[in-house]
Amino acid sequence: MVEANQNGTDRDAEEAILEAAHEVFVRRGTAGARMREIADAAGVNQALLHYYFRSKEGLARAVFGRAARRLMPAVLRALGSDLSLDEKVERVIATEMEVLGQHPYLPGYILCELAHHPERADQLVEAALGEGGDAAGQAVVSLLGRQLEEAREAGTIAPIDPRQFVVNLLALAIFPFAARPLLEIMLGLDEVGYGEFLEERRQQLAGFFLRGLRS
Amino acid sequence: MVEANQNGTDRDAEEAILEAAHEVFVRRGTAGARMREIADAAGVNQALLHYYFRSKEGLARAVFGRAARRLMPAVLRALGSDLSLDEKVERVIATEMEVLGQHPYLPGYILCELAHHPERADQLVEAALGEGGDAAGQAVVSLLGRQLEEAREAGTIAPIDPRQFVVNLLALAIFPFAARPLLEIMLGLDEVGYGEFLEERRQQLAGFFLRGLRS
DNA sequence: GTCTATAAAGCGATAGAC
DNA sequence: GTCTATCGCTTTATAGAC
Repeated sequence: MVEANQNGTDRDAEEAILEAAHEVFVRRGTAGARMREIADAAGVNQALLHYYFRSKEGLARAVFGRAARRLMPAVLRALGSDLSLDEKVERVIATEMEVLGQHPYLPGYILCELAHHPERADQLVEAALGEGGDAAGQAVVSLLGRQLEEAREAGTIAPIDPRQFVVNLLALAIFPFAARPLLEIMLGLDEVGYGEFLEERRQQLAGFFLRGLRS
Repeated sequence: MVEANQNGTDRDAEEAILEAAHEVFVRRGTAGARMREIADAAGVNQALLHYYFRSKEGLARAVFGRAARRLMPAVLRALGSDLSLDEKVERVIATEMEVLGQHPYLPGYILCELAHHPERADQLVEAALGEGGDAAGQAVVSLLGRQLEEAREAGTIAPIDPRQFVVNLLALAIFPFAARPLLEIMLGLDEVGYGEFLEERRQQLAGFFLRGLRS
């Protein structure tokens, strides 16, 4: 069953609810979100939310899983690919910047949700394992460990723990999005200025990171 | 008026409420926290929370301001000090790691709170301005800009925007705490293992960052 | 599948005694 | 300052018509 929404596109109610719920959960936080507001945003009745997702918790799980599948696989695939180290760094940063440019509030949402609901951890793992079927976090770490060890033996980089490598890379790419409200204040930037800041960053970040690796 | 709490120490009720509220707000998120749970944790009646802070919003503001004053001034003072670049980097990282080691959940709390309540921004600025009376974010950025320009002219570092410098530094130091739940899963670490990971990081981070600056 | 109407519980907040 | 008791509203969730 479909309905026409305000964009003139047709989509079924379940998907409309998921989109609306995502928007409201991100803006208010899961605990602060109201089923009523979600129903209004989706253009359906409140009872329909329970028909499809049974409870607020069920809806929250569905939205979180959707967000995790949108963020995790792309990064893990880039990290686990068979590119050279330099290419991999550039690829991961480019991928992150592209995904996060389209969904800038995703990291903040996932971090907040995970902080207050540690039980969502399994959904993250699930999202990471799906898609290509390979590439969990630890597999990626051991692959990277071999790559970093080879490069170190070749004398092109300083020794580094692959886990530190991953966290450095994710930190530099994700933090500017997760901490955007804080950083806008500290740097005295408005929305436009911060956009320019991110664009400058996109061009310079790989260089900074690769220099950090050198011996 | 004082009361004996379970530690045998005396403290007045207002401070007991603040501590309990902080603990509950951090664990549940502000919207998810219940006044009842805070009162119980503080060992006082629910009505007393309203006597001292008038409303849940008032209590939330008080707790946020307290957290901001605990996190911001130390970092800004280190960033704005008159140390050399290398010393400054080491100092900021050491300061961050020390403060965050004692309050590991502070970054996550402040980021979540700020994401859902942009109006708290003023309190952050206030917290940053207080203490020594100097050193707001933008003042620090322009000071750093001069330092980085000098170093670049001396040929010791590559050119870099001071704002990128600050965000890189904060990202590398803060992200491992703010994203701890996510990273524990990705790296397959438990609480102890992550503690060791952070200790390793404390020793290596300044080196990585300083290499990234080099030309 | 989608709606209206309403139940049942929980919430922040206040009144008033001590 | 601190308590007990309770108000009034909001919230999630369900029942039942269509």
